[in-house]
Amino acid sequence: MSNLKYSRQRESIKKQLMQRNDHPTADMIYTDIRKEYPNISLGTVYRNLSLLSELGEIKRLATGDGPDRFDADVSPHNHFVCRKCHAVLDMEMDDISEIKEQAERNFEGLIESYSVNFYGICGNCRQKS
Amino acid sequence: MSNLKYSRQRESIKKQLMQRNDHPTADMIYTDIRKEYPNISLGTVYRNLSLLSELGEIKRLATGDGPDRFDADVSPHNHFVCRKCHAVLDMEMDDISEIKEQAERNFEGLIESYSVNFYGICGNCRQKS
DNA sequence: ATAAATATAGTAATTGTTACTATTATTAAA
DNA sequence: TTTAATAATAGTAACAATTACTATATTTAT
Repeated sequence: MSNLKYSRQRESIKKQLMQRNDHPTADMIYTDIRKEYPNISLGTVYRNLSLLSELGEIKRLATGDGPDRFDADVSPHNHFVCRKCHAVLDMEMDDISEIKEQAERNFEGLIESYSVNFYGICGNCRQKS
Repeated sequence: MSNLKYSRQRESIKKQLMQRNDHPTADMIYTDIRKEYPNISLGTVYRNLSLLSELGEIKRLATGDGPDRFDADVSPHNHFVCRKCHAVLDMEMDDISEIKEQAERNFEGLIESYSVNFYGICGNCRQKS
């Protein structure tokens, strides 16, 4: 029994997140979604983003560079954060999940997940300089 | 020419950080350092932690679980974050720096650094439950 | 339709952090 | 060893990201 009720705001938040690949912040989503729902509250955006990520329908990304980002792609992949334009990009690379097994070898705790972030200057910013 | 002047507060912050291995937050350092410098300001702690990490003398850790942590061990290693007690632990594992080369292969930007965090339940919390 | 429960908008509060400012400490040079 | 220049400090205010509160509105099972 999931005491969860439908809301068009939540649906719209998830839909928008699925349509973009720039890993937006809560505020970016808020700004954009106001075109469809001019009265939506920023709190509603935050609440639903938290809810959706607890449900596993989206991923929350802590980049260490500004506010949290969100990603509708929940398949395992890694990110790059540009310290110049603060863009968050998907990294194209092979599976590295063996680092988890590596880590588990000498560890008495339970590893549930891991995150890998790369930092530097993105291709765009690199050209401009 | 480094327009940088000595300060006993900064020295004490670094010294304390070197003595502990719990990757404290700015506030944890502030609380503890007030025993030696009762008038030190939280802003001074934040300012010096930022300065020291810009100088590369310490590392700032963004765990995605509460406030930033700091680490006097600047050698390459990875961390575990317990979602129960919020402890941040050093992971004992072999060098995984080849994930950086992996990432560079299909990437036109410049990768300067990366961070790997593992999440779950630490050994202590695991026992208790 | 009704009732129970969840979600919302709007706002206030909280947390982590940075900015400001007048005073103090450090440092290099006279 | 004073002086003068500059950086650092304490204390406080401001800020940004996020969460909590509350009265109203929506959803949903009956």
